[in-house]
Amino acid sequence: MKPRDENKVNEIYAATLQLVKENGLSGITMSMIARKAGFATGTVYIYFENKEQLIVQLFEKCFRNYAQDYFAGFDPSAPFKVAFHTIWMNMVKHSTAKFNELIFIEQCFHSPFISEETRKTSKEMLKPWLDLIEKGKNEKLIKQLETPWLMIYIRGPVREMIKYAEYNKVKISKELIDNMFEMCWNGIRA
Amino acid sequence: MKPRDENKVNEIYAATLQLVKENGLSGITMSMIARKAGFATGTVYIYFENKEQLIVQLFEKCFRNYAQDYFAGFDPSAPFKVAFHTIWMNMVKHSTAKFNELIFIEQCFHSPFISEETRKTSKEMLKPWLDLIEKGKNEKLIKQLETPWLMIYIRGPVREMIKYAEYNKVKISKELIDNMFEMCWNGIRA
Amino acid sequence: MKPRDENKVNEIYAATLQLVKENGLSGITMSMIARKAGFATGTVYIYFENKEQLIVQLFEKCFRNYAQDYFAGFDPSAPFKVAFHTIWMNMVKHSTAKFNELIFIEQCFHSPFISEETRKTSKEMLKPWLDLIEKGKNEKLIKQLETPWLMIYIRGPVREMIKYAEYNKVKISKELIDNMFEMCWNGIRA
Amino acid sequence: MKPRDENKVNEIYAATLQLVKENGLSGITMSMIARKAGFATGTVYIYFENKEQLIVQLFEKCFRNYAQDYFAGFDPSAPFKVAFHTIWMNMVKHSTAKFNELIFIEQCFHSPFISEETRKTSKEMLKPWLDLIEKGKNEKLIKQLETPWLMIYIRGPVREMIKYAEYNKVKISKELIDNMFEMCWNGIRA
DNA sequence: GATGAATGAGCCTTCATTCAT
DNA sequence: CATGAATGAAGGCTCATTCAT
Repeated sequence: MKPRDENKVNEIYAATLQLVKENGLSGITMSMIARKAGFATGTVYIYFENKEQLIVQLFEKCFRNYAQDYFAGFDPSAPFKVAFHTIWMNMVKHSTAKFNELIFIEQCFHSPFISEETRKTSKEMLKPWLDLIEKGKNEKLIKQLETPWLMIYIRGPVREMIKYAEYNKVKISKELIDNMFEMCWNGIRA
Repeated sequence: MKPRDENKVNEIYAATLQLVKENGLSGITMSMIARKAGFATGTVYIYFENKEQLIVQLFEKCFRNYAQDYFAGFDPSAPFKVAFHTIWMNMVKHSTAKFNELIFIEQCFHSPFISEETRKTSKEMLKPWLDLIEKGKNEKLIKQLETPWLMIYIRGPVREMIKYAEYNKVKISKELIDNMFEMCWNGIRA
Repeated sequence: MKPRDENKVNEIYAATLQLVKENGLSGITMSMIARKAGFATGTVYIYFENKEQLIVQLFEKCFRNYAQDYFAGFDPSAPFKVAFHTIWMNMVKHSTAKFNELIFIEQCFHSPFISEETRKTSKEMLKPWLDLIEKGKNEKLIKQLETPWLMIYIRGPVREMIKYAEYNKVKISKELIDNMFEMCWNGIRA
Repeated sequence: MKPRDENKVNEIYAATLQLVKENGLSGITMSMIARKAGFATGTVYIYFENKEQLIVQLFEKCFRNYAQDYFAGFDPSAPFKVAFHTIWMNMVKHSTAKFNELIFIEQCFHSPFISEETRKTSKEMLKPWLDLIEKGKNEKLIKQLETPWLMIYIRGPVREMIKYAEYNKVKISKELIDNMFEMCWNGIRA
């Protein structure tokens, strides 16, 4: 007997992400996904109940990756700027390495697939990042602004930088990253 | 496909934008658009050749609005920071007032509807903004970074701020805007 | 504007009945139905929400026809044997004229389409027939057996006769009908 | 397709009959059959070439059972009424004990699975029953009607009685059977 | 022009059948 | 043999588009 090849799930995910980046959520079909992943349409239905489930589960996986990557090597007890730098760099790395996922998540947020609830629980995964910002505020190292606005202020430039680089096929240099980090820091510092 | 009754065209546009915000590009149909706009499916085809044309033309219109709004009251000969502030405020106003269009443009960028060419010509509309940044660099008022990165650095936080406010149904206070502007400025100042 | 052609519903019904007689419920597809009725597949979906609804609604219509035809010209106050003969003849006429419907109903009874409830309410339509039998029992004209068994005893031969005639392409003569009626009557008479 | 393990074949048959009774021919799939029979889908294909063969062979088996059961203990040389009673009782017993098969045969008659030929050869198995009726006619004990109509007249009430009992979960009493037999006899007697 | 019924290509999904294990 | 994952043709259904009114 041929056992259920759990690797196929990942191949389906990869195909989906690639296609969504290229064509948007509105431009993909189950047969496109199957073809890109290298098997028959019906096979996808062995691993996913239907298209919606595939999208939802991939969304959740992407969001988990996202939260996880953000906090790689993150030490909440480190000095604020060090910890902040760690997460900022993780953002850049994650967004670059998993650009497909970034785009996929963005497209999903305006789709009929993702429920309000999924959206909310997803955001809760970023709690440590929120906590860190609050710590920075408490230590008077950064502006006394409501935390979400500070988080947003950071995410915005990073996300746009990666998008620009991807769309225009530009490399992001070490120098640019340093510059960008400095700009972000100058923006929020007290 | 006779865009005579400019009024009807706008109703179709409005319905489309609303629906895309709610359901994403993947969640809209021509009949949904027609129903929301208040007439029969066939009527849409009097004003637009097909779905793609509707999307493309709306995209172009949105981008024109975008560029236009950015430069409302903009005086290139004004002192840099004044001009910069004008445009920054225009970004905020435009994104807030026409949030639907922001989302629509974003969704279109990853859709089969918008050609590479359309994307590029669209961006050219923002030339004055680019020129302004370069002027700021020449005057040594802001960082000597390649212009696109500076533009991006500004757009990012603004866009994210508006999205956050919309999704979380939060009002953006005058004070927040001032704070955000200051942060953006601190980020890019020389 | 082309108004919804309610006649199409009947054409769809007719096509379905014909196809079910020929191939059974398991042998029909929506496109077969559409083709036989003479229009495109999608058209069927203008008149029926889905396949199940089509089947269910046709079932209900057939059962209404059935009940109605049974009681054509039926006078409950007529002498028992006269009234009994009226209904018996109606059974024969209905089953012959609407053989398709007879088969369709039979197939539906063992299908996933018809709910237990529909089955039950359908049967209630035959109340007058039940009442008549009871009247006959009260008047001691027929056997003192529980009513359902008497009803069944009558329906059985009629149904089988019609089926046999249809399947073997045999005409049912006036004489045969008289003979059959007499046999049925002799069976139940007191 | 090696009907070696006759036991497994019977389990497949039993599962199929049960499912067809519950869902009709249109409501069964090969995997449903396999699951109900307690093994994997592929296993069914070891014993049957394909779905059609499974249905056809089961049909033939059911029809053989049917004919066989009808003539259990039947002595053609016995007095007519005795022999007639034997077969009539066999009908009742068979239909009750193998109600699944009755329904299955009925559904098959209107399916794409059973060929015209299979239908005909099946009927020939009932020859002794036909002969008996003719004997009764020759002996002037029953009505001088064409034999098929007499056969039908008998089968009809029996079949309907069993169906009614099954669908309404009613027990058939010894008394009812006697009554029914008497009615059938009174119907056909000369 | 406006309407919405009609069309049929194409998408999602199922399921009979095959095949690697 | 037995298994159930894999296959892909075919069915149910949708929806962009057309067309009769």
